[in-house]
Amino acid sequence: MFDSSLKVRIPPSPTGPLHLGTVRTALYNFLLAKKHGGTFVFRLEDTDRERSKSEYVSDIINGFRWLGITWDEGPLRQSEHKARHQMVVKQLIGEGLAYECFCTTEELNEIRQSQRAQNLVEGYDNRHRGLTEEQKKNFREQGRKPVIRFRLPDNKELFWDDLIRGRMTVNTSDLGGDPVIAKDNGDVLYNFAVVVDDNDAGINCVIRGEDHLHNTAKQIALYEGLNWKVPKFGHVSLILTTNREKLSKRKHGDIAGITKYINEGYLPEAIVNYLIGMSWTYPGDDSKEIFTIDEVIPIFSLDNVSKSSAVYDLGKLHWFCKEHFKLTSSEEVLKRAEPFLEKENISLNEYSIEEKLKIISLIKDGLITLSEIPQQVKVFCKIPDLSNLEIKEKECLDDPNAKLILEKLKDLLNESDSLNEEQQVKDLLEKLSSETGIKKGKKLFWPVRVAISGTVHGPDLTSMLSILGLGRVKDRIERVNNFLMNE
RNA sequence: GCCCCUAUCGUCUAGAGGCCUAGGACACCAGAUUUUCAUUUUGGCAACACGGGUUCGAAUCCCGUUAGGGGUACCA
Repeated sequence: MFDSSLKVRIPPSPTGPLHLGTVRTALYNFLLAKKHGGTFVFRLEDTDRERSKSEYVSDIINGFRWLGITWDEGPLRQSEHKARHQMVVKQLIGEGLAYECFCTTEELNEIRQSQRAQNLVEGYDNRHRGLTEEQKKNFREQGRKPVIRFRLPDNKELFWDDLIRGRMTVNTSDLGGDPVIAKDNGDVLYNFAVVVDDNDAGINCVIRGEDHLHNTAKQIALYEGLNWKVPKFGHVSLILTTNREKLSKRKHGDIAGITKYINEGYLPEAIVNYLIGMSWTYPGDDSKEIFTIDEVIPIFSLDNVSKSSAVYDLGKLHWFCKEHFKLTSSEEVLKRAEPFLEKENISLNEYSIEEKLKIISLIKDGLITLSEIPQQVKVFCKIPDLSNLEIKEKECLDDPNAKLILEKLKDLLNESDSLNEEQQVKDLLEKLSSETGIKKGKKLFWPVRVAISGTVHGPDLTSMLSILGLGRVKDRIERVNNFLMNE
């Protein structure tokens, strides 16, 4: 179906931050291009001068970069093709395929209202299609400035074989009248600009969201009018929220944009995995769920992209996050955690690199985001604040046995000369159990845990103590004993 | 209103007429492991929207209904 002449594109408009839906569409385009050795073009759809902002441009570029989505051409800017757009508009007018329309907003509204009242398709009634020079002159004298409309063929079935949904048909009469291609100030509009730009860039395959289904019909009419080769089209379903609406920044806030995920330290691999797998299924009987983008490239196909919309499930994304943390080496996690540790003012620099990696491997497997790491490794470099414990932890230390356990532990520590080996820690805890007469279990270990870390939750106690080492453990136990004595 | 798209567990999906007493994953529930949380592990709950056809046979094909979504701009 495709070969290396395949040329696809992603054209986000910088009127908002990078959206998850755009990312998924970009991913499918990227995958398709890579699979067939084709070309992936990145273009900024910045024709709307008022809404386009440079901060969004960098947000989009940074987002793609973070996700590992790269392009072969671009970024192209639609706004830079202005002269070309004007040329094509002129050509269309010259050929009688486009014309000036002088309708005011009020007139347009009236048309729509009456159409609606008659249960007709709402839109423009093409009333200025055949304006005489005289009429145009009159409108101009009234101070009206015309928009340019594209003359749609009357009552024509437009069709295409959608790469994802099969044969599609839309009648031109359901398109809401001749579409405006240039505003009264001369700026061209999306449906027109996109056709010119895609054509000029040699785009031969357009994969985009299903919210473009009607635009595709209009664009095909334009391609045909201009006598240009119509690209192949494929329409991906939309991403919905739990209440089954199109996921949008406006309504659903941060979760729709990529920034939140960057800032919170999500692994881009997990986001990519989730988004690809959201409406594409790994072929074969193994029903593989966890994969990398590189693994997907050779086997990607639009054939197993789902036609129905999918609900965005943060819980499932989190599962992907955990799985990808398991796949990521401790070295890599440590490297990526650096900025997050710095931000929380947590430093593990008192530890050797081996010890640091051991710390990471201890906490790595349950992780969802990098931003959870500071909290989890805090125990290794910060002495717990005993005067500010949670209720459960406080009760734990107030237990009469706690005093006994911690006193005994202090004695045993004084007799030890090292805790660096896990076996030494095990022996120590064994002794603590036999000498206090308290069985190994919560009763015995929770007070120790709270004394060391200030919380009953955390990494494996044996590993934790061996990494902390004799000096730190001794110091902390002593502090607790003093604290309990003064209470 | 009109046009278009979609329809399998709560969610993401497998399923292209008999392999389906419908498979997997997330979530949830219960058990085991672990000194805690997490991890790991065993098991459980749970779906073909409805109604008509076609067929020996339908989750799968056709029609209708219903439901959900999208579009309907001098936004993209």
